[in-house]
Amino acid sequence: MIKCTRCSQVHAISKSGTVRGKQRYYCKDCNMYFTLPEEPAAEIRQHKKHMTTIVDIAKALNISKSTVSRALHEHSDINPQTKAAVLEMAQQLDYQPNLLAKSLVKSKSNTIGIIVPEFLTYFFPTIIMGAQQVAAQAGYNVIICQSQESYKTEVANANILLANRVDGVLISMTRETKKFDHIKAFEKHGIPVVFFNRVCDEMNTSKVLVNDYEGALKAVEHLIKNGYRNIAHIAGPPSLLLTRNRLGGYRDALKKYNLPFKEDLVVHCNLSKKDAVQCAEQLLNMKNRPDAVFCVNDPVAIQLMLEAKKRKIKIPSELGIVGFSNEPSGEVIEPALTTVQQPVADIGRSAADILLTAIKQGEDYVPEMKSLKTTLIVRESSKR
Amino acid sequence: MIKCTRCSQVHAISKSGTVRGKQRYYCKDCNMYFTLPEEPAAEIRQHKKHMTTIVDIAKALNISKSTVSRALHEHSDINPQTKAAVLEMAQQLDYQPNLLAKSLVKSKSNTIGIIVPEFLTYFFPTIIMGAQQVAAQAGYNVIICQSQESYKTEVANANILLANRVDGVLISMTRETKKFDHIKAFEKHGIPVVFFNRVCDEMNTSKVLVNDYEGALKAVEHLIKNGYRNIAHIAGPPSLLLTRNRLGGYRDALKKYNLPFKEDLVVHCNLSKKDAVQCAEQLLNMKNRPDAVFCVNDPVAIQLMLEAKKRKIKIPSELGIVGFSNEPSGEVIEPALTTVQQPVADIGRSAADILLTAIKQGEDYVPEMKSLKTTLIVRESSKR
DNA sequence: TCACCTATCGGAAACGTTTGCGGTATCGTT
DNA sequence: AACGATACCGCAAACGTTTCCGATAGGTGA
Repeated sequence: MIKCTRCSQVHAISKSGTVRGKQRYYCKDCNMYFTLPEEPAAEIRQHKKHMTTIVDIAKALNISKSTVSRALHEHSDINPQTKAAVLEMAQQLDYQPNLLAKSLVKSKSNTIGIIVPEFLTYFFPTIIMGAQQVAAQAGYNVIICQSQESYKTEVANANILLANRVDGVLISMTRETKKFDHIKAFEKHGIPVVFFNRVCDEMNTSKVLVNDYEGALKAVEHLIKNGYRNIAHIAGPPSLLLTRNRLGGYRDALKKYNLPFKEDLVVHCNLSKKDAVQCAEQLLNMKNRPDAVFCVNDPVAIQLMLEAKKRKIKIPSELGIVGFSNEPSGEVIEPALTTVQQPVADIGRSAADILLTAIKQGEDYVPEMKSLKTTLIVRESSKR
Repeated sequence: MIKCTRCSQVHAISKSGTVRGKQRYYCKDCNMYFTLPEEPAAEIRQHKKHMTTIVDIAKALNISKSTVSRALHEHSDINPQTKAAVLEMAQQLDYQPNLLAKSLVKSKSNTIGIIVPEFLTYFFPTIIMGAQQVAAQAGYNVIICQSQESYKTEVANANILLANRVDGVLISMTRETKKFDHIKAFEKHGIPVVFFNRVCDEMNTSKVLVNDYEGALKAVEHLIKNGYRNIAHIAGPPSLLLTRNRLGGYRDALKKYNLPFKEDLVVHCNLSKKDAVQCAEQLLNMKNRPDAVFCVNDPVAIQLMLEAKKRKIKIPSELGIVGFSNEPSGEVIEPALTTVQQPVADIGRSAADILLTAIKQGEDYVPEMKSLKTTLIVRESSKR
């Protein structure tokens, strides 16, 4: 009954167990095991999916796929006529190159990864937009990951990017990352990394940030020049470099004008809305209430402003406020918020620029550090 | 002098032109052409880059790569011991699977594409965040494209996604797209598409949007109940469905309360800041100035508010304003902006959810249409 | 006519996986 | 003994490219 698939005879066949649910047979003559192939069946639905490949083009033109590949690129070894024919056929068959296959052989994915702590404010989306623009222009895709301010997911993100064989990485760290093995893993495989905004001191990679120190200095100087003398500072989490730099600017501005630096006028905020309110309360409840506050960023400044309004504290006469980063809300609140503008989209663009040249230059790239300028935007909240 | 690379003799060799800059030779005996292989040289720098593959693991353990592959997944045909050994070796060699190769053979990239018109407001970033979250949870990457409100780049974006073999697409159209061949291309290859926010009527795909009609109805009804009678509407670009739906809600609210619908109280805005100001001016300059305006979104409402403030028009007593979408700025402006809240992150999450099930179900997926609820948030700008 | 050239093409390996199926060893059952 | 079952493994093809290099045809100068 059962025919050997090789010698097509019937005598010397015996059963030989089952494999994966199917009966298996053994042909003594051929000394071969085999199972019966199933019915082809159900080849109905499948036409839809097929995307044309270079071998489709090659077959249609009766040439080899190498030739098609050459025609599709700028290669010398190609007859202009066949090239034209290939190009036309490609058009006709609606050919879309499979970038996955290409990436595999060139071991270059034309993709960069971005890891950001969050996505809620306008800050990181804007940076991503900037980075995405220059990446797209250079033919690169962007994979975005949110670490959600968690070290663990940041590590997971890094592994995902590694698995996707990104050509480079842009990263702004979590406020809780203190180990960097997951970043060093990129280096080990020659994948360039550029930090932005929240950078890592102890790694020798490129970094893009704004001149936080100078911005803070200008901001506090502005408050002093407007007659404020008891100036507080709502700072960020101590782990971040930008916190330290802005705090440094605050401190040095005071020193420059011979004002005392008072420990209790500096409160640290973890940047959440809730904590911002708490910090605002703490300052406004002091006996010797500050007459001005320099805030680590605009959202914090706005919470402070709302809290002050609640207590009928007049802004700017009784309380001057300066924020940092020029978020849209600050322009619209009353009084309008004085703030330090940072070129947010530029951060993304610069970081991506640097990353792309790093990718291009490969081994002989030397890391650089870029510090972008800040501008003080004076509005109503600090003028008296 | 020159030895044949096959027969290693010298007599029957003759030159035979040059190929790609290198001298070519011909061996009569072997009837073979050949060029001299170059020095191996410069194999110095390369250790860095190599990432361990399954064959590295296989060699280290002296087994075949198929076995390694099976060990790395949940496959039955594997000895628990060898599986453990493989897993440990993988750990030890710091193995990261190459998702590109995997995608190639499975013809599934585990990537979804998102096309959005822009990235500037908080709206689209928030949607993307929502979508990215559910995608990440399901092990999908996200590629983001900005069409910049341009039909041409939208088409280009679509081709990029196609070339990257995304498994599905989330899209919110440009305001100027009227042809849909680039979208249909996805369908043709069995790649599911889900529209959100700015959807396309004439395609039978899944769609996620908010109940614009109902939101608008509630908003205008609210204005009427607060005694406003001459209510204008700054609408969006006519090409968008949401514009028509919100306009419909506006119109039907008037009808419900027997108020006349006046053509000249509806102005269309292309959603740019500049045009918003212009629309605001147009309405505020009318002889029979409206006593309230329902705006197609918050940014437009805010521009209107600023323009009204410039003219010392009292809000809400002389002019009631309601916006749409509850952007952060509206909460902070004075008077605070009454607005229709839409669950922005939910739009992204829902769209991604639907897309993922569409991907999973394949052929037998039937498109669905999801309409998310809106909520009227009453603040100061519309109460009198 | 012969030696060598140029222009153009095809074959095949390689990239790193997954997977169908045949092969082998061992063990249990008549 | 002999047949059949089970467990596990390896081989090789396939995914869609790129690219090295050998092959061929036809030219050109001596």
